[in-house]
Amino acid sequence: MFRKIDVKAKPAEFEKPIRDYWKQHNIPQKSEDFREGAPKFVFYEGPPTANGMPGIHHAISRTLKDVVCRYKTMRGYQVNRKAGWDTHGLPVEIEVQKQLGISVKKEIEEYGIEKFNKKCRESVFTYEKEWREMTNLLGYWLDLDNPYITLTNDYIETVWWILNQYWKKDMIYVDNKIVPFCPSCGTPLSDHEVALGYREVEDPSVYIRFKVIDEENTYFLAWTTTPWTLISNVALVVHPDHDYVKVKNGDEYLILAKARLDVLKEEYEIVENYKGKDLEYKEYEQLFPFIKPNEKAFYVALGDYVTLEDGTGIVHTAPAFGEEDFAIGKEYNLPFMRPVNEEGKFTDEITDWAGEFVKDADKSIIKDLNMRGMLYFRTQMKHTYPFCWRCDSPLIYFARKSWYIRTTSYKDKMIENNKKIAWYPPYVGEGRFGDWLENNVDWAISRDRYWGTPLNIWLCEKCGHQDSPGSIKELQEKGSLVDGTPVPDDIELHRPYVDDIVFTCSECGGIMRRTPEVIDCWFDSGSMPFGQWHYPFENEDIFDKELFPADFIAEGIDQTRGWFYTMLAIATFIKGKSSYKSCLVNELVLDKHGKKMSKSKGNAVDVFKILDKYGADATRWYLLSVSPPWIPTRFNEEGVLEVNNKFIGTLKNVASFFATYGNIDNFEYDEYKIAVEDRPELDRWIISRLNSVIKKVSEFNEKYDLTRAVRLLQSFVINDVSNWYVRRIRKRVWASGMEDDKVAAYMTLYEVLLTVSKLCAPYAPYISEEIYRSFTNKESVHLENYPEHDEELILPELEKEMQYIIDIVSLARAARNEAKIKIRQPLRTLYVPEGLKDVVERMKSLIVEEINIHDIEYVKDKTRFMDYSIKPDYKVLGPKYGKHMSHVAQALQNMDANHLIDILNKEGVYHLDVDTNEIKLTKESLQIETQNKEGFVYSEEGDVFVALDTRIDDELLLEGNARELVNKIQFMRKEQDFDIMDRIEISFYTESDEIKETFEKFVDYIQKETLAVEIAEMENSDGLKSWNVNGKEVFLQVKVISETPHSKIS
RNA sequence: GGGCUUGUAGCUCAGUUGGUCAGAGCACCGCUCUGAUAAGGCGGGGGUCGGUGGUUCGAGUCCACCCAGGCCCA
Repeated sequence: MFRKIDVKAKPAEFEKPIRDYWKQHNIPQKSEDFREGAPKFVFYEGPPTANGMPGIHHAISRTLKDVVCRYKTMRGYQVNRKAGWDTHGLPVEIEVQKQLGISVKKEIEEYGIEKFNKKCRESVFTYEKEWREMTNLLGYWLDLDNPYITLTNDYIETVWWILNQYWKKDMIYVDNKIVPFCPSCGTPLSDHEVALGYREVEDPSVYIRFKVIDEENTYFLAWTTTPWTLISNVALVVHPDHDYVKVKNGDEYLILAKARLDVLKEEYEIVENYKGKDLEYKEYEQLFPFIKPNEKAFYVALGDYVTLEDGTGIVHTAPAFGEEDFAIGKEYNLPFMRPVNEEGKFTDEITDWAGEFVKDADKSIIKDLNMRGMLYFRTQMKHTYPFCWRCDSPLIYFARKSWYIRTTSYKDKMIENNKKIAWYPPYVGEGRFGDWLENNVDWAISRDRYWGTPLNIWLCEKCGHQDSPGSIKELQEKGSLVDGTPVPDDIELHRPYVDDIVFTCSECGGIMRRTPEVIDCWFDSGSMPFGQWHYPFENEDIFDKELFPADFIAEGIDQTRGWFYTMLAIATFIKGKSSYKSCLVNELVLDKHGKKMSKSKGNAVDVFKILDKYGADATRWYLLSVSPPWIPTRFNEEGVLEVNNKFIGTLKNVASFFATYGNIDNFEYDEYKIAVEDRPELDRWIISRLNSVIKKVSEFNEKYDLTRAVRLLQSFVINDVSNWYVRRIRKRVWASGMEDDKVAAYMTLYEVLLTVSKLCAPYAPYISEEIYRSFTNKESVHLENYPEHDEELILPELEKEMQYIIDIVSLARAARNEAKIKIRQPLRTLYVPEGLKDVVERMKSLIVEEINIHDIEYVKDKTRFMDYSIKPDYKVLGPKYGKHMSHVAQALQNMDANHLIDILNKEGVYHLDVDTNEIKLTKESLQIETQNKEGFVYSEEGDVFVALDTRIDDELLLEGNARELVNKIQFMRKEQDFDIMDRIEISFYTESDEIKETFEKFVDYIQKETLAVEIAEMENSDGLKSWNVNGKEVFLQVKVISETPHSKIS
């Protein structure tokens, strides 16, 4: 017995019992265990943060990961799937701050770091339930019960070990870093936060004179929108290759870019031309002499970043307040002046504005410059400027101390390793990621925050000596708690606990304390290959053999500079190679208008709703098939519905069809044996198609081209299996008894469906499992091997021939349609080409049934039905005759096509004169097409054509009536919800002699088709239902007379 | 502003190395089949292949520029 597949169940109801079964029988674990000892396929899960809700965009990469892991498992590898959680970082802190209603760092410290971090720890898993649920519903098998978690001591210990490796090799240093800073919150913002707060505002746009030294009455004209930074000016920057000029403007001389002369207010006269590089090191007078620098300053430097879009082509530079400025400052060794405190106020050195918020000082600084005659011109200008998303104050860019890793020192090695990674699609690795690596800068790894892996570097208060523990043991050996007690084994490796540990300086005996920063959480996730196994403290022996590197990872493209980079950077340093061999990249999921989904826009798709409404199989299949994952997917809910109706629904129904009839006949696959070559051609055809599909799907899978794989499978199931094979075997299945013909159909369909269940298992794990388990007594399709194709069963010739049959049927239906004769009306003869006689004779029954005709005849000369028309084959003639082609086409159009074809058939070649060229025409150089001759219903495609005899004689008419009656009776059976096997009694009444005659002549046929045991003519229409049968009125009634569930009428 | 990427029917997508009425599915309209099907079949309407220029006998396809969406970076 085959378990019936419930085709009516809602997707969510359909999938739940399967999920329960997996859980009960521990199938996910078994799918790892049953490959014990097999070669490993190493997969790494990129850790999500569980403090936000999972969305549909998470579903895409989870689907990809799951599909590949399932596929590789079925291919014979052991695939371990350890889950992971990213738990540190600013987003967590921000969530907690929101909860607590505080926004400033000072408030966190007042609240208490211990309490604050405790809150963070709790909030990290706020949405873990939802993540588990989504993962579970989606069918993503992941070991969520043994995940790696970046906040555990083991994990942190590994991160410390890695950082310590860098430190020991002198790869870590301290420098300034320009960060976007909110002076009101007193905190730097992450790039992500900055992006939240861009707004268009008006700012002053000022043109300033800088007095050139040693040149009378001459000034550089520079431009800025942040006047307050002028106080810290140390240099002017020009583009080395742009043209600059000195002009006489009124009674003074100004230097600026030639392309920006239109900013000048008055008439001017060019007195000298320069290239930017000619100006290098030219000195000017300090604008605000508050601070005396100890390095050489106040001269012109060169920078490629200077543009001629706005300003004067001369950029004022203050290294503490801009990233480009900072870089130039380093390059030229310019003094570093930062007379601004962490509240964004000028320090005491700046006597005139001490204590004033820098942005507020803009006005009076401009005024001061104006009074001193240094202001050339001021105006207001609209531009986008970042604001704090929390408190709405304008951000300032600002130098702060930061710890760096010298990644640039092994940049070449990273580039080399990247070339060995197989990227899908390749352009991400070559282009986007490759370019990014080329422009690698040292990694700023410290964050002035609270909730994160504490930076494991201790500094001596007295002599500045550094030390770094690389393990808990080392921490215990080197340090002790402030009160002198030893560091406990279970010390929590977070702030504030580690802050309480002090070392004694080995150099001067002073007290060493931990530097207060925490580590960038990207360093955490990038350490994941090591951290998840607590390497090297555990698993060291098997690490390089079994756990590293990953064969495969898959995440969103936004990880290019994130996880993809940190995974490469850390592993290259620690192991000398990348931590992943291949990487499948997915783009984001957009709404159906191609816009980014966001909560605030309200266009975000609720993944739970989708899973509930359509099920995981349809959702996964949709995401895979709609477009290749690496181009942005426009999520269209109707598309998911379509997958459900068409693909999933069809597959379920085919399986249900098989189970229904297989059970009626008590079919058991193992009880029969008919070799494929002994089965009817239709069966051999579908098996050939199946093997062709296995071959192609495997090829696609190996290339991670999952989109093509599912599209091919979908088309196979819908077109080949359902619309052709099953449709054509129904008569065989309805037959009584268990003749070989029927058994072969059952065997074939069984084999096809079982194989399809395995082929689809990685993509649609639920329906595949259901079919597999309905068909076998085995435990799970996910413990199977992926099907391998059998080259001997692929019969290209048969596939081509079947295509002829399919084309004939399609054309004949079109012909019927054109003749306006419906299919229920039988016709006498269909004409097909002589050349196909062999094929058609072999598969005649397929056509006869489908088209409802009595006979097929073969004709040699199709010109009986059609005319030829000809066109040049451009691909052949084009290269030869080039620009004469349009004239060739014209000449051909004017010829008698039938005549030309005649000559070509006889002589093989025809000479044509065009533009004094002699054109040699052969059949190969022409595209020959055909058109209907009047009076025939005729259609053609490729080598195939059909013609239909549309005459209906009396016998055909009655036969048509009979089919019509059967149709009505079947409809009534269905309407009254009779069982398929119910036998019935038919009552009819009609005044039409033609219908009466039909009943008489076709009584057997009608009885057989409708399982009627009796047909009775009534004296009137009382209680009967009226029907129109080919224009005649008939009254009908059907009743069940007995129920015979498991046998058919004979 | 820079890099990458996408733009083909109302919607979602195919369109191989340039080769001639530009395709599929959905949706819409007409007809039709059906005791597995929420399906299927036949036909119809619907496209200046984002725009402009160029190369070529010939461009959705190659080149340049521009416009729009997306991602990343400034």
